[in-house]
Amino acid sequence: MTEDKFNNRRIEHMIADMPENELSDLADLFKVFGDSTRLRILYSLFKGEKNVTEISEDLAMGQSAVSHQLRVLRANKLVSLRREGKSSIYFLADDHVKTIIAMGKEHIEE
Amino acid sequence: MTEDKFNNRRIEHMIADMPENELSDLADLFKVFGDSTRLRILYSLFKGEKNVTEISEDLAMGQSAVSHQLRVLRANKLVSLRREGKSSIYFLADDHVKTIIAMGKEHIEE
DNA sequence: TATTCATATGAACAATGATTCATATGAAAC
DNA sequence: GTTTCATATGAATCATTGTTCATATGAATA
Repeated sequence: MTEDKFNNRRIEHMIADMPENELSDLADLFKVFGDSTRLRILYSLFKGEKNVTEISEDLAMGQSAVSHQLRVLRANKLVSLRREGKSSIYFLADDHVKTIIAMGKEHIEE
Repeated sequence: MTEDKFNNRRIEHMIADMPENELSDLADLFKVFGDSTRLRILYSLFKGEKNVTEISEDLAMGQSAVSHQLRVLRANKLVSLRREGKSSIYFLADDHVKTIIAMGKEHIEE
């Protein structure tokens, strides 16, 4: 944790220096967060790692739907998994997930 | 800017205390960021306030498409506008926009 | 090896959403 | 008041995408 990693000045530059073509990748990333099911999966994993069946039960959704969305989350490196016997144990990939969610939450609560 | 407003511990609580039903609102917010055109509009406004025609020219897109998307951004309080004669001058509504974009940028660059 | 359990995946379907076209509103200029 | 300029908006269209259903893969167990 560097101190004031996200102060205003740094952020200004961060964005100003962004090449236009990155915006498309950025939109793709936000698209991943822009789905209720995926967000609920991330929230569920925030509370602790789980296998697919457990996530399905937690969200009260079909296994297939959850599996499809986990695929998307994996492709965007928001979750990782490890195999244990027949199960795939999923967990949050890094701290950016938490930060991004917290930031969005800040906005809607203002 | 309060010091370490977004340190790990605070973020953990922020998310853990979030009621499930907020996730849907949060998804809606991210959905707004999850579109290339809207992100390009935000980026354009980041460089300075503009009227609709200027944004259209900057993005090389039709006025109608831009206007439709500005409506979405407005509805989500990401941009505001003031009237000047025949023009509507749009500008970023607050600093959350910048922070959220910077955060996403961090992730895809890791 | 056959069966069961856990997960992944492909195809089909339905819903959502971005863009375009046409038009409406509304303010300035003539 | 009429024409022009700037913006907003409704309807239609086309593309994208989330979910379901059916099935495949693959590991454990009998």
